[in-house]
Amino acid sequence: MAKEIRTRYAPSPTGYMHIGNLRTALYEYLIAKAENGKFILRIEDTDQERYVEDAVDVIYKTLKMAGLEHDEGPDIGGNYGPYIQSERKPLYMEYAKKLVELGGAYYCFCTKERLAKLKEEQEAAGGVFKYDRCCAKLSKEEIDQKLANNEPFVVRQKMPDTGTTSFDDAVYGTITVENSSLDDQILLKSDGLPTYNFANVVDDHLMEITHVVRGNEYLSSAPKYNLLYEAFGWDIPTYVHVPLILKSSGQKLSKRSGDPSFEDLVSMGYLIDAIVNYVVLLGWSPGTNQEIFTMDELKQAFKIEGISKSPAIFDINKLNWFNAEYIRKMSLDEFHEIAKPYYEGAINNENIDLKKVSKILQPRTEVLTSIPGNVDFIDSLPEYGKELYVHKKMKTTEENSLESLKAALPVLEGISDWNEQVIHDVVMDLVVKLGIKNSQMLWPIRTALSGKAVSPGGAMELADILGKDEAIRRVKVGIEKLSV
RNA sequence: GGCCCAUUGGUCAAGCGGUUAAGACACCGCCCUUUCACGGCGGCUACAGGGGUUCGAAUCCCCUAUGGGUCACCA
Repeated sequence: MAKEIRTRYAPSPTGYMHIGNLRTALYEYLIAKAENGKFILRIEDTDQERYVEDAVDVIYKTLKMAGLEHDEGPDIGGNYGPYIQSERKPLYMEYAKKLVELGGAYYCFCTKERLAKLKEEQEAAGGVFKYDRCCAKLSKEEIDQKLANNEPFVVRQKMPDTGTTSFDDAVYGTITVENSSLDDQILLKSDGLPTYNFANVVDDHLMEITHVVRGNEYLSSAPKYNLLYEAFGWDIPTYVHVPLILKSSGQKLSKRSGDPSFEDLVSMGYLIDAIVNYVVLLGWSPGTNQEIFTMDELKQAFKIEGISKSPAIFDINKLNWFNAEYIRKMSLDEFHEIAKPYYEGAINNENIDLKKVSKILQPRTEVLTSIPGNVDFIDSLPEYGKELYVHKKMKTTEENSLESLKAALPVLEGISDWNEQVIHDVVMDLVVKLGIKNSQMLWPIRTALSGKAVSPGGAMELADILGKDEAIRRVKVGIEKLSV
């Protein structure tokens, strides 16, 4: 039997979830779930300076919102805990020491000042910083002496001087680098906490992670990981590097430059399912023409081979389309539920049947936040000019619009059972009687009722929603305007 | 700058040596229609450039260009 697939989402607690993070988590989740494997949450909080209070809760919340429920994690436990790196501190020290014994690393007592000076010198000479291995030359006695004196130290990875290192990536293939280009990077910081590079390797191994999914920005540091795994004699997981998500200018998406996070998109009126569906397709293709996927369908369809190598640009237009698709797929009741909050403050008239409003809005709504602006005319008739009545294609002029409204007024007033069907029948009868085009009657009424050039729904629908008294009042307003 | 990666229409993308180079979004037009939407039909644009390899290259190799990533006691 094949080994159980275990993937992990390992965010650092910065307080929000980027779109890229969301996608990484999604891919990790899908890779695991496609094979009935486990999806693990691990918090990478080794950078104490960056730590943001409550950020961990945000992670739990967003993961849950997105439907990516983890099987193991700080909040729910598991057999491979603790799942918060700061709580694993002793472990890293232990493995760092072990690595030193194995010859894959060494203690370094260089001060930050010395390093800064070294860096300055090297850069002045036109090069890039590379540790000069000063401490690699220390004798066993010197090291023991310094350790005994409690001198602060870091542990650095010992890179081979010559040759090359290769690693295999599930999407990028085999990648080879010159060992001489590798720096003796720090694995354990002087505060005793590991760097990302070290913590990852140790934790992924200890937690028996089988597939490491991460952004393409780590591609060039992957060889260092392999060297670490090899030094420990551990099995190397499958690497899955995913292409970056960029904004339309071609830059990396970032919170700092105002690009929306997952939660921002939700508050901007996008549905979670639509966001997830859109994001999964940024950098991955099922190989078929299917675009709308449920999470279950994704679990079936997702294949690592479908992941693209080139970066994808986040296109809000396409997200809008997905959102509209998801809205249209809903039942009227479902749509009404999510639309309700957007009516608050926008429609204060309690006589309005909001369900009817939802009905005309559902096929026309792309983003929920556009709702208030589309229903603003319901509470109060906007100020408008009579030129709105003139519409070439509808064959309406100010004159015939006035006639239509005048003719419609008594007919509408005569309706006792005010509902869409009756209004429709009565008005259409009138149209036939007058021998004019439908549009010559309906356009003026719609205009009078909405006071806008564009409205959701037409004359009958609006008349029904507004109610008899208000509809008639607005028709009268129209007549007055056109009579001037 | 060194190293690594990428490059099919405005965007997402299929394509794995022989295709009229899919599909979707956006855009444009037409139809439906009481506006706008929805829906239907159609159009528009693409293999970065140059060399090879091959009977044949979007597909394989090399070079160039462009874009991106990475070079921290950040992740």
